[in-house]
Amino acid sequence: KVVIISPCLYEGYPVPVIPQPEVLRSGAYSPIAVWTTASPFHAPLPAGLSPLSGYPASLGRVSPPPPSDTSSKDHSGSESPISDEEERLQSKLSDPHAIEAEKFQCNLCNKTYSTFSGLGKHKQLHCDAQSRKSFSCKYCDKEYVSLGALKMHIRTHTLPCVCKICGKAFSRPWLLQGHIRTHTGEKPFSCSHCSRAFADRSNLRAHLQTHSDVKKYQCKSCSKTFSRMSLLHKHEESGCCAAH
DNA sequence: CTGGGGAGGGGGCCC
DNA sequence: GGGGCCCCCTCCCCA
Repeated sequence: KVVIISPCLYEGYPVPVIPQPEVLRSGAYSPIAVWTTASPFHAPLPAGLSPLSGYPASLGRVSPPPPSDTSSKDHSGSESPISDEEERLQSKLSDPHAIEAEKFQCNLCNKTYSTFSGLGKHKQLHCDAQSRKSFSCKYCDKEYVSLGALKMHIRTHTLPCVCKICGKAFSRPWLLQGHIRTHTGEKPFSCSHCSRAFADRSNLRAHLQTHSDVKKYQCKSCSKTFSRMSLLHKHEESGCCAAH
């Protein structure tokens, strides 16, 4: 029996711990200064909240570098056969018609978008940020060009979505929803090949790989293939590639 | 050591 | 501009 509990029923949801509107009023402050302790506009943290201590190590961690000189997201460039999903991704990236349909191009990185707003958001979040970062997180050293992007990032520190069952906190409502399924046992994502079901779509996707004859991730040294990149990494770290 | 499930995070896109 | 959703990814744990 599955009981679906809306996260909105939780008292502590969501309670964003972000500066008050007057602190964020545009034009009245230096964006960087807002997030520095030296700022006269600095919003004091709630009692008991100490962002610089007591956080899990994962919160402040810097994303680890890619395991190799190839980007972690650019693992499709192998000679291995391409799955349906991968093919869809490939076509998305390389279909000349798709590119042709995207008329708005970033003048900084040449990435193209089908809508002007899409290009605008890209520039706001990324390319402009490379040259004109303004909003610094006071909890870590990350910088963002827009207040919206910074606010989204701050949630990973403040963790405003709290599970009332166990008290665990999350940065976004949908993460809390997924967590609540671990309490309710709800598993809405079913495998079409077997009877298994999963609470998380990503885990179903990983499971589907186990049904596939074609493993997406191949060891460059021994050509052995794996269903997950993490398994390939473990394989490489265990010594297969030690010779090179 | 390997394979797979569970849980969770970050960023992008769409509405 | 913000929320919801999606995709990709990582880490941990266990058989």
